[in-house]
Amino acid sequence: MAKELTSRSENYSQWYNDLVIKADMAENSAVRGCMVIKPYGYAIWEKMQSVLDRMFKDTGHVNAYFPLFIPKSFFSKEASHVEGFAKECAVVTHYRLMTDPEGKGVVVDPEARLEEELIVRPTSETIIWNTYKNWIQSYRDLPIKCNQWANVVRWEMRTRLFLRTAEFLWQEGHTAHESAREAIEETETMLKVYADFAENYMAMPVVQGVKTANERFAGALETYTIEALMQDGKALQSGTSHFLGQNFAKAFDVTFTNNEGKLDYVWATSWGVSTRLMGALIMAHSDDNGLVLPPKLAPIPVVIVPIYKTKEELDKISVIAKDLVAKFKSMGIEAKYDDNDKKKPGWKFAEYELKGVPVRLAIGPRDLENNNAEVARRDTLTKETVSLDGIDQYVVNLLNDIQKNIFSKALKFREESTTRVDSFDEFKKVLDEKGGFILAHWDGTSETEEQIKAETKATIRCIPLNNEQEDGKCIFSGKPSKQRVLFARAY
RNA sequence: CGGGGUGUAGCGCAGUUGGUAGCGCGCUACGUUCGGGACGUAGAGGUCGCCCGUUCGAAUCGGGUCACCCCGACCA
Repeated sequence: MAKELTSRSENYSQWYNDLVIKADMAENSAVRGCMVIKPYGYAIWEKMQSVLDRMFKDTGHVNAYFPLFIPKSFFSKEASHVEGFAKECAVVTHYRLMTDPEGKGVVVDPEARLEEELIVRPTSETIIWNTYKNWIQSYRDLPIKCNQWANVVRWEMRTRLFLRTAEFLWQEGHTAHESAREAIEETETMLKVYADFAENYMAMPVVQGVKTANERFAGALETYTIEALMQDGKALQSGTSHFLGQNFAKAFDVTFTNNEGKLDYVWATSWGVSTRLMGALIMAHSDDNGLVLPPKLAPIPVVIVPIYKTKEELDKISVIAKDLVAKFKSMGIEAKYDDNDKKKPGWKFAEYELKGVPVRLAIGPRDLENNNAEVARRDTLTKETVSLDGIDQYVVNLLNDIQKNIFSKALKFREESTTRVDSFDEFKKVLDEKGGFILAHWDGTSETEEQIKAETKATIRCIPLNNEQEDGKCIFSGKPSKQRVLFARAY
C-alpha cells in the first residue's frame, strides 16, 4: 500500500519527497545541493529539451558549446555582473592530487596551484563574449544567435530540489546584434518562445512581464520573465530573457564597423530555462495520486496493461496490444505495452498513475469477448469502455483533450488565485490567507518594493506586458501610480 | 552563517528507568491469486552517522564532529 500522499496543502518538499522521488524522478545526491535525475525524470527533461531546441532553431538559432571553466579575471570586467555572481561561485585552484605524505588517502598537491584560478561557470556571458570578440568585426558578421545546452554551478547558500540545486542543467542563449532595437526584438521573441512552451507544451499558464530594477539579472538593462503560479499559491519564475544593452560588449571590447563605416559596440541578449521547469511541471499539475504530465511532454503518453490469468489469455491480448502499439507509432505516439509478468495489474495501475502517464488502456478476458478496452485518463481519473475499432483515433483525440484540460484547470486555478487589492492591510491578509498572485498599485520605487518585501516576503514578480493603465495609489506609500503590478510570495 | 529538527535493514519508522535491536513496506522461495498497489507459509538482510568519554555494560547518558532536512539572509 502506497504511503498516503499529501499535495498542495504542504510545502514544496512534500511534493518532491512523496511524489517525485517515489515517481523515480530524482533523489538526493552524495554531493551537497546537487541532484541525481533518474531515467524517468531525465526522459521528461529530454522531451522538454527536444521541443525547446526545435523552437530555438525555428527562430534562427544554432547550438554551440563553450568551456566549463572561466578565468577569474573575466569576471571582474563587468562590474554589476561580478557583484551578482561572485558570492556563489565554485573556484578551481589546483590541478593535481597526490598521496598524503602524512598518512592515508590523497591531498591536493600544493605544488600544483593554478596561476589564475578558474571559475566553474555560473552562467556563460563572460566566456562567450570573450569569444565573440574574435568573431565580430563588421555588421556583416551580425547577428550571432547561439544557444548552449550545458550544466552550470551556483554555490547557493541554500538549495532546493529542482528549484535551486548547486549544479543544474539548462540552456543559455547568447546573441549579438548591431542595434538596440534588434536586440530588444530578440529578447521579446525569446520570451514569447518560453511562454509558448510553458503554455502549449507544459500546459502551464504564465504571466509575461518585465522585472523591476531590484529583480533584474546582474548586468542586464531589462529582464523579461515568465511567472507561473504553483498549486500551493507560490509563484515560480520559470524563464528569463535579458536585454543586456552594450554592457558586455564594452566589458569585453566587442566592437564592429557599421554600414556607415563607424565603430560601435555590439548589442546583446541572453536567455535561459533550466531543470527548474521540471519542478514547475510537477508543482503545477500533480495531485494526491502522483504526477500529472501533459501528453506532449510525457515520456510514456499511453500505456497498455494486459489482464490475464493464463498464458493463452496473455498471448491473445499481446497480439491486440502489439498491433495497437504499432498503430499508435504510425500516428506519432509512443505507446508502451507493459506485459511484465512479475507485476500485477493493480500494481501497474497505481505505478503509472504515480508516473503521470496520461492514458492507460487495460485489456482483459472480458474485453477480448467484446472487442473492447478500458480507457483510463490520468487528469480526471475516470475510466470508460471503448471499442477496439477506431480506438487509435479515439486515443489521439483523448490526448489532445487531456492536454487542453490540464491547461484550463491550471488557468482556472490561477484566475481564482489572482486578487486585486487596494490597501496594504488587504494585501497582507490575502497573502496570509489565500496566497497566489496579487495585483496592486506600486509607486515605482525600489525603496517601497524592498519594504514590502521585508514586511511580507512578497516580491514584485513582474510588470505584465501590455499592462492595463489605471490611475491609483501605491498600497504602501499612497503615492500616485499608473498601473497595477504583479506581487506574490515566490520560490 | 544564525534558529530548529533528524541520523537505527534498500525505503519509512519504533526502541521504556542503560542489559547487547524490532515493526511496516520492499526483497528471496513455494503455493493460491491476477479487472485498482493480493494472501499464506518459510527465509535473507543492521560495526544503531562518526570519534571520545562515563559505566561491569551505551542505539539509549555526556562532550565533540560530520551529513541531511526545515525556517531566515542569497538566488534560475
